[in-house]
Amino acid sequence: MGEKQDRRIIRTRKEIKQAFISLLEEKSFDSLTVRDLTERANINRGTFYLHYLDKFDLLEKCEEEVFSRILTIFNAAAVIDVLQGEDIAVRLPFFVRIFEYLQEEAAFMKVILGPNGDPSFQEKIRQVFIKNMQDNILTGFNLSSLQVPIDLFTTYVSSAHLGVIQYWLNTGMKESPEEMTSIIFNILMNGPVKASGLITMDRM
Amino acid sequence: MGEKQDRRIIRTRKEIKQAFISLLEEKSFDSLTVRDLTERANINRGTFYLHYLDKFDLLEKCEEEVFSRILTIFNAAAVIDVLQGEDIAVRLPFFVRIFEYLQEEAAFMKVILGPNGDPSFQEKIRQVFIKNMQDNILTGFNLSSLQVPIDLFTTYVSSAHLGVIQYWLNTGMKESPEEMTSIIFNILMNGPVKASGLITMDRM
DNA sequence: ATAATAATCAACACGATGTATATTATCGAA
DNA sequence: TTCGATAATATACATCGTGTTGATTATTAT
Repeated sequence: MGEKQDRRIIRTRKEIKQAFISLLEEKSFDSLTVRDLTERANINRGTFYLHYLDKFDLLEKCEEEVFSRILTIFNAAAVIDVLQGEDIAVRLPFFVRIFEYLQEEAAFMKVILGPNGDPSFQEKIRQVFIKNMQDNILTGFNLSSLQVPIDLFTTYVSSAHLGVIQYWLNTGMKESPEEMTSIIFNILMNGPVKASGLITMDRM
Repeated sequence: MGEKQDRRIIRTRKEIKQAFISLLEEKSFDSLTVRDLTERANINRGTFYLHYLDKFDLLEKCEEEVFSRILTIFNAAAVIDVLQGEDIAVRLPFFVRIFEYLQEEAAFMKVILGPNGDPSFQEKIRQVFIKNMQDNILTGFNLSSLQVPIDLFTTYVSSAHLGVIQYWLNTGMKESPEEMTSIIFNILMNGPVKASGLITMDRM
């Protein structure tokens, strides 16, 4: 299941994934069958089982790919001093890169975060957002001044951000990754932050 | 499928619903079968089909019940002047009642909004929140001062609120409905509102 | 050109589905 | 309490999707 050198393997998996996305645009994951999948992909049903254990395995593999990419982006960001630079999009390069990646994988992200999507994946992504917030953003604030439980605050913000991402994907991604980053962090910095009683450490 | 006078019908449907919730706490909706359902409910498999077309129909009926109750609460609120009174929980009675109802239906709400839940239902609930915001809250503001697209603002807030509700359900509902209303609206009024450029019409 | 291997095809047992029929148990109302 | 109505049961059935197997064909990399 590891190597992908052979053209036939690459081609088959690509068509399976395309059929998968295409089907998820129409029906729920529960109600789609391996038969549906292979018919749309124009491959033999048996061929599917040469690549995946079942449809759940396919979903998992697709999600895993996205998940590890997002983790990589956030981890790369951790070594950067996020508070340097003037423009918010420059100061928060990982968020710009997240939006760029979402744009790249828009077809899959749209269905997996959509009404026929997977709520457990949604939750996993949210947890990554929360971790990133704690590691790369909240470090610049005095947490002792919080008037709201920290978990409730991170839940609020991460849910809001995920919702905005869904909105962005569903409205055709008209704003650029830089614009989205600015919008989100403008609301974050001037909004829930003050509301929750957070006080910036010093600068700005 | 309409009348429920007969005790046997009431009893059977109640046990099916209980088994449904109980199973959703363990496994995903996709992977549970009608057989699972009827075994746990201690009824004959055929009996299930006397009440529901299939497991999807069961899910739909359960969701419909919750949905109409929430709609009723918001609609009742529409006739009240939400800006009267001093305390935020008094000024926004419909949100308190929403939390009260969620508490009442906690078992089902927890699973249906959880990792094994239904994202399409989640989205429907969010749309109701948005509608309520537009009808009962944003009427008190000058929308022309918005610096962010109105849809993006309502998406942000409704997603955040739904996230907080999920958090509340999953942490054992320690805060009272009144406390939750205060927390949410404190963040809303002092947070995203200012951030988005909203200006209050006059008072406060 | 050739050896390796991916994809196809046909067939299989298995389990869940949805339906139908006859029978039993329980209900509400007189 | 009785009795007609009907909900629940037990059983059987055809259908469909699943996951696997073995033999065959087609495509690949070298």
